[in-house]
Amino acid sequence: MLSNSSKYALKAVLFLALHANENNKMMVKDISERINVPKAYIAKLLQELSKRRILSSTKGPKGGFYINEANKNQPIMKIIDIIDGKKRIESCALSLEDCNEHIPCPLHALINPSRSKMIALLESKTINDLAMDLKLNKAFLPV
Amino acid sequence: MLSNSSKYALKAVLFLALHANENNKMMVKDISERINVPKAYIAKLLQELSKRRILSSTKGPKGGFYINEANKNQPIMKIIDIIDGKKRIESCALSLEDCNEHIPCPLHALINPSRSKMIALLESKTINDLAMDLKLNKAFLPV
DNA sequence: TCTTAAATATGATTAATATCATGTTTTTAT
DNA sequence: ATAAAAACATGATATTAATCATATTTAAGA
Ligand code: FES
Ligand code: FES
Repeated sequence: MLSNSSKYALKAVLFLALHANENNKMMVKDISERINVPKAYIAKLLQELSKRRILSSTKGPKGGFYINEANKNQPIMKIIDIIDGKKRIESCALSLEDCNEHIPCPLHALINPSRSKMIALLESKTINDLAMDLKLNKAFLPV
Repeated sequence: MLSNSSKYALKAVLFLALHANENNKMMVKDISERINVPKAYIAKLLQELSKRRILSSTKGPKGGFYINEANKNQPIMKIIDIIDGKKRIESCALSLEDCNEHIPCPLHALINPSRSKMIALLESKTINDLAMDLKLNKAFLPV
């Protein structure tokens, strides 16, 4: 469903939501070690996410990545969209040009209701929502 | 969600369910043209599906692919499993080793109910079920 | 039995993702 | 001012998935 890049991005963002903030920035090296994603790989993703305002960063000594309140209130879907594009999730399961009730492919009736529900949740739940689940031990990040 | 190969396989199987049978076999060339998938590519997939008894085939002149009643009563999921492996659909969205309620990743609560529903449908609906939808113009195959 | 038409088996190539590497810019602290 | 520490920008390499090619086997029909 999600690319590796999206999974890594999500892990990094949620990790930062829990463990970093404006006065406690984290360097790529530490993030990489804690979420177990190759340094150079996650670095590239973090830069993209920073540019797109999913998270914040500052350069130079004492610099690093963090996530502020504004960042936290963004929907999970936005991260997926930036990295994979919404199409990856929303497009027709059999690659019909466009997916709708009017000219549905044979899988549409089977998957669309579930998929719509899933998309609605990814669009309504925010980074903060999921970070809370982690904090309350209702969910756990992959090592 | 599905690989290109799975999509092509599904298209081919459903196409055969509608347009071929034991006395009216279809050659790779015609299938390829009608479902708009490269000949050499769909040939390889058809061979695999034939070996795994999703469809039937005979060699030589007057030979070709077709699909009989036994073939038709198999669940859609079996095709996906043969081509992609169930893991592609069932595994954790964030790549946790195993996906369950006990140690869920942060996305589990958002996606698992929908995904379970979808999987149940893919496992209960048969090739014949979807072929019927096509026959009744309730669904349409991508060109 | 011989020729021909089909699937089958196997492998090669190409394209897309994932991963890695490195020089440039910015900021802090001396 | 200068040196060092960090992100940033850009591009290179490696791995996997998608696509293509071809020699072999089987069955029909002359
Ligand atoms: S038309 Fe194929 S999934 Fe909607
Ligand atoms: S644990 Fe991640 S989707 Fe179930």
